Amino acid sequence: MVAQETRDRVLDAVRQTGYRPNALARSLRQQESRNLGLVITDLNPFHATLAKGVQDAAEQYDLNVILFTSDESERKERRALETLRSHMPQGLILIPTAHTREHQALLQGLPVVELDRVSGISEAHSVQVDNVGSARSAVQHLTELGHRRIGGIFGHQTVSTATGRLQGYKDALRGAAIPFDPALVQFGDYREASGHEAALHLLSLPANVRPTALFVSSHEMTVGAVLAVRELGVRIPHDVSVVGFDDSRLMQILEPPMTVIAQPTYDLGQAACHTLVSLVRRRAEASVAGTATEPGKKVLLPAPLIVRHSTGPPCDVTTPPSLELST
Amino acid sequence: MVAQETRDRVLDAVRQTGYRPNALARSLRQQESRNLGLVITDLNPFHATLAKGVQDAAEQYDLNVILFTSDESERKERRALETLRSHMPQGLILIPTAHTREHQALLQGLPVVELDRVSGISEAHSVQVDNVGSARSAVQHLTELGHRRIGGIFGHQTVSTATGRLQGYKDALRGAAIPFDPALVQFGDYREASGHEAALHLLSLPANVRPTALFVSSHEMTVGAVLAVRELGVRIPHDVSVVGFDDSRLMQILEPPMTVIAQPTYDLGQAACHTLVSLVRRRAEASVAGTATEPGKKVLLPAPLIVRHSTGPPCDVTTPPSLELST
DNA sequence: ATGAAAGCGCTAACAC
DNA sequence: GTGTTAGCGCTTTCAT
Repeated sequence: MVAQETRDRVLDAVRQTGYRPNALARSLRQQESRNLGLVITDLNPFHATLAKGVQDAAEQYDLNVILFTSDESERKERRALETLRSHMPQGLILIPTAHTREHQALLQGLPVVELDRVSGISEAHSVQVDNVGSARSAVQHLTELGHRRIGGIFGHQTVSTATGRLQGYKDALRGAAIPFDPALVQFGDYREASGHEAALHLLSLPANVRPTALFVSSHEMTVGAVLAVRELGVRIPHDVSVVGFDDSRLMQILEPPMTVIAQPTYDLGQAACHTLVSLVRRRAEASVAGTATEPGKKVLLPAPLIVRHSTGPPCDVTTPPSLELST
Repeated sequence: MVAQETRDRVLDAVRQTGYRPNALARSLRQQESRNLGLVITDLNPFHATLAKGVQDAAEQYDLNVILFTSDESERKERRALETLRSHMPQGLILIPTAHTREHQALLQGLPVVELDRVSGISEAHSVQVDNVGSARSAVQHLTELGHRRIGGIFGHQTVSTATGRLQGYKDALRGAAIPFDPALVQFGDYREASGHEAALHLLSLPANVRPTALFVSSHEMTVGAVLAVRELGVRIPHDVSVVGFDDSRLMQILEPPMTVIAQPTYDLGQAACHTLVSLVRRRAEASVAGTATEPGKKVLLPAPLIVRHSTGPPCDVTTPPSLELST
């Protein structure tokens, strides 16, 4: 609602002086920025894909992403949250760590969506993969092939993804009437070396208790496990079947191509952003209408099983692995 | 310089009110934030590693990184630069695109370090890999094995890394007195599909001109090329030697393990950050001393050749590949 | 050693 | 329609 002439005069001045609006001053005045905070635990291919999902979605809402990495460290997470707060973001997307609950105060009043994992703060909104269900379907795939001694390699049980995947493993065993055997379960730190070590241990058990199949619940541990299998001269899937976690070019190219649980990583990031935005919006409305805060919304994305050639019937039940499903 | 009593009184108040300094207001007042802008062209494992290097270094200087992705798009790059400017960063680390030169005005007066590539703005500071030298050593490795028909798969020559690597390829040929043959050179977009296609083309040439070795100048194109080789039923290194680009778990695990040029990706990111900070500091001093602006500083990091098992003597020269170097 | 005031660049509210 | 003003939270300067 400005006269054409004034409009042109202003636009001219803008061009001549090279005027650029200052986002900081704007945010300060409005008490709210066009930023959104994203705190991830590391910057590896998985997290990069998550971040890309978040960024691409954020762009649609004209939001900038301020990225921090906590490296699972309490100090770094605290610093990240403090810094973020002081930048007045609209909200926060956070991969929680073991320390997040101590930092709850830093999140007070800020819309937060927990991504990939869950901190245990019950009101928190979250977007994650169906860890229980996906692990269950992985292990069920193995029981259906006839495996009864199935080794499981999981993350430390301080992280919700790790407890969920262990739960799914147990569920599947129960479903197949196979007793849970703690000797077949190993815990690592989601990194390659620990998967390597765990697989080495499991495959070195005496022949009568040695697992005929392995479910490895993280991408990097899967790589480690496959390398361990190779070192031992054991053949996949003839001597041992392996279901890995997280799909990638590497999993597809391995010899043999791996059967995996494929996380919808990019979608996870996008969903987190969409969830956050709708949360922010509902909040804005609620503050007008004066509605009470609703409980945390939990989004669960399925992670399908992709059957390739690293799984087959156990070799003591014989039937050579001739009729496998192809990709 | 405050009385102890006042100090305590203030600190108490801080605790009770839950006071948090506002970075925005501070930046506005000081006309400078503790932020640094990082604009990358994509968010894949390579760029994630770059970003991690930048972040880790930035942390030492107590700087936050604001990350943007340009996706090589002129619109997105412009938006990223505009947004960044309005956040008053101390400086900018930028992977330039074909459009960066058009956006030079947006960079006016801001310390900028170009990362990985170079835009051609001569005064710009830059941190990159020694593309010419590394490609030269890759191809020289092949000529020394006895190859004379060496296929080259490069990126489009609009990007400095691509021109540099082609240059190195030519240099190495000249050094071995092998004439440059345009028919042996293919150009892709650094992505897997284009590497696949290029390799398919080169390996389908008539036997008398078909290359006995391939130098593939990007990581993803290398994957594509290896897949193409497999599809054709050609054996590496017996029928064709391949030197790939960028090391990774995938390159190490491929059958056979790949000979590659290993970019010091993380270091590249770190170096960019260090360069930027020293640039900012020298600038601050110069503004006091009134010194003239110095020319752009170019940092060149070496990318060593790692010889594994994907390269050997050409098979028409015979001598079976028995005496290879191991990792 | 402490308090007071001005102003960074912006927007919301109000008067003209 | 257009011009003016106050104030977001901080730092710097100046006065006490």
